[in-house]
Amino acid sequence: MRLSTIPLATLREDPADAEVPSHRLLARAGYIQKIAAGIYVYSPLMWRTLRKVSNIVREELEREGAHEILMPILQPKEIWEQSGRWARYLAEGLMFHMVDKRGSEVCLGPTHEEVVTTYIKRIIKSYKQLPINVYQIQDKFRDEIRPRFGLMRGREFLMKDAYSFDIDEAGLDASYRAMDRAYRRIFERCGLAFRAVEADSGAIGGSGSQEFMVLAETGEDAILYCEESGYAANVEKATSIITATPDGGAPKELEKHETPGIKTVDQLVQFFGMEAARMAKTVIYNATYADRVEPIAVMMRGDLEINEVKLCGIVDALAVGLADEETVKRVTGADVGFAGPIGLQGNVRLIADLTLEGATNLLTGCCETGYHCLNVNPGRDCPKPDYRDVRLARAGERSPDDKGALVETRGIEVGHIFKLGTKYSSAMDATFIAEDGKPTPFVMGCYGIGVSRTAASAVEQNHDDSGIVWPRPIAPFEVVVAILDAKRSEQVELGEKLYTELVAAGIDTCLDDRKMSPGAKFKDLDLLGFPLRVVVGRRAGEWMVEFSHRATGDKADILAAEVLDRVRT
RNA sequence: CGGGCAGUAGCGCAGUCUGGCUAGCGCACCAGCUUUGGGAGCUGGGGGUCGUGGGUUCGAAUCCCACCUGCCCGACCA
Repeated sequence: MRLSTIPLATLREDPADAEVPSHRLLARAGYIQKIAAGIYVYSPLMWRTLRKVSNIVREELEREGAHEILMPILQPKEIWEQSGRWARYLAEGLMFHMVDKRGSEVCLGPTHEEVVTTYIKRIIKSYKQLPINVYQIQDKFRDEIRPRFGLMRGREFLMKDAYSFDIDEAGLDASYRAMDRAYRRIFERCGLAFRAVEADSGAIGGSGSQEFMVLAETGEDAILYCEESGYAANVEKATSIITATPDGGAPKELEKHETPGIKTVDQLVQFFGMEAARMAKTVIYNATYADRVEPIAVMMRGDLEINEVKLCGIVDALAVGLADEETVKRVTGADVGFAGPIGLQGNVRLIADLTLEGATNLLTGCCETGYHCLNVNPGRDCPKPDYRDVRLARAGERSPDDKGALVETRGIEVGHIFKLGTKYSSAMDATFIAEDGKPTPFVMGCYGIGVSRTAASAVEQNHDDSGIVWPRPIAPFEVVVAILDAKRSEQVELGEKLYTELVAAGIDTCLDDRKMSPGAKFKDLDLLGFPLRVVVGRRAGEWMVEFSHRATGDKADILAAEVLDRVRT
């Protein structure tokens, strides 16, 4: 490819709306152009990189026996009603949807469980045809609440999604492990530093899941890991071992104390001179279900934090969030800041963290403005709460296997693998005839990779002050041959010759034959980030060129005849 | 959806507070001459519904109202 022939406009200044390096650099180097919020054109160079990522994905999935298909973007409401997700996705405002000429409702696919389940169930009738794993690489559409960071969170983005169908859980385990292997090879081949972590399965549902995180400062997810044991999890999911809750002693008589204006744990520590670990804060949440919103009271040790993702899973809600002031007043009968397990109105569900199980003589709110209670003993003074793990794990705490301390880092989620089980196959009546002759729902798994996000995260992880430094396997071109002065025939001739030879040798090469000043060309090529650069300049007459590596900046004048060898090593 | 901010040339911005003449600057673009190894110089040139609609006024980029779009901070996900 000749750079002079492609639409390419690099910007000298950073785009005003770009915050993270990948967005800033991809936009400035002309790889992407924004058409609307979260919607981008991929330039020829960007598309080459996306195709390279896609091809690595294809090779590694096919190696594990998956087969590529292409499913429709436009999907009918009916199949989403079968799975029960139409209302949910609409309610969450996640889905682009519209009404066609006939009045039928359709959506732009945010994911493809419904389509693939429909597809497979009509074809696969017998256990003898299983297992099956199909995948596609295609644009997905999600009406994100806040698109941001360029390709990191778009409303239309390129994604690989794979779906496995198995006879039973053991089969699913094998399919899941195959995808785990494939994913590790994929991200390794892309040249990325990543970590696989335990994850919450969220909106997709299912039993187990793992996320693949590219490590980057700007990552939107926090992850905790243990160097000693290899434990790694998204903070949403992470558990830890912490110091035991201090013993409260034998239950004492309940006391009510006037605490005017005292609302926070810190203030209570001051006021009562009692350590925060012996307090239980009670937080009122609203849990949203398909048909209702229900308040929930959650008790947590005063020095610890509530993990809302865990809470959402425990109460099996679509979403949970802090209750508004009005709800708090209604549920507790008191101002915000005085909620407690005692005196909750109506039948509010009470959940307490495991760290509070067996704790005695706690300090809590007592649902009365201006008062707190001492020596609260759950089960005696209030209904016995449902003890569950709702605690947010934190760096510095012990890994759940007790082999070391947890360390926090940030990551970009580029892949996610799920064991779905029979959630969709049961709901959509997708069955096969098992060996015993009975109709049996498929045991499914689903496996996603954000292809465009992977490319962006590669930039996030590989750049310097001058621009992008593409990992070689996914660079738009491995080598650029740059003609410095297009007016000098010996430079043009040598550049053309080298370009032709490299291409003929199967090296992924482009020719920078653009007419621009040498300084501008150097800056531009640094910004574009091709791994290897061959400059045909003033020594072209002696068949000498400059060979350099973008990543290290190492440069050497070499004979033109040596270029091919250098590129191959 | 809540809170904050912003829309002026392809990009980055000034001008708006305090209304006034032909709406400016840098980059990019076009032409010519010079230059030619780290974003080159000079000269000339093209490009604008000042987000949209309404209002106030002799006069609106500037003041008022509504709407649209985008950005940033919070609940989602590949």
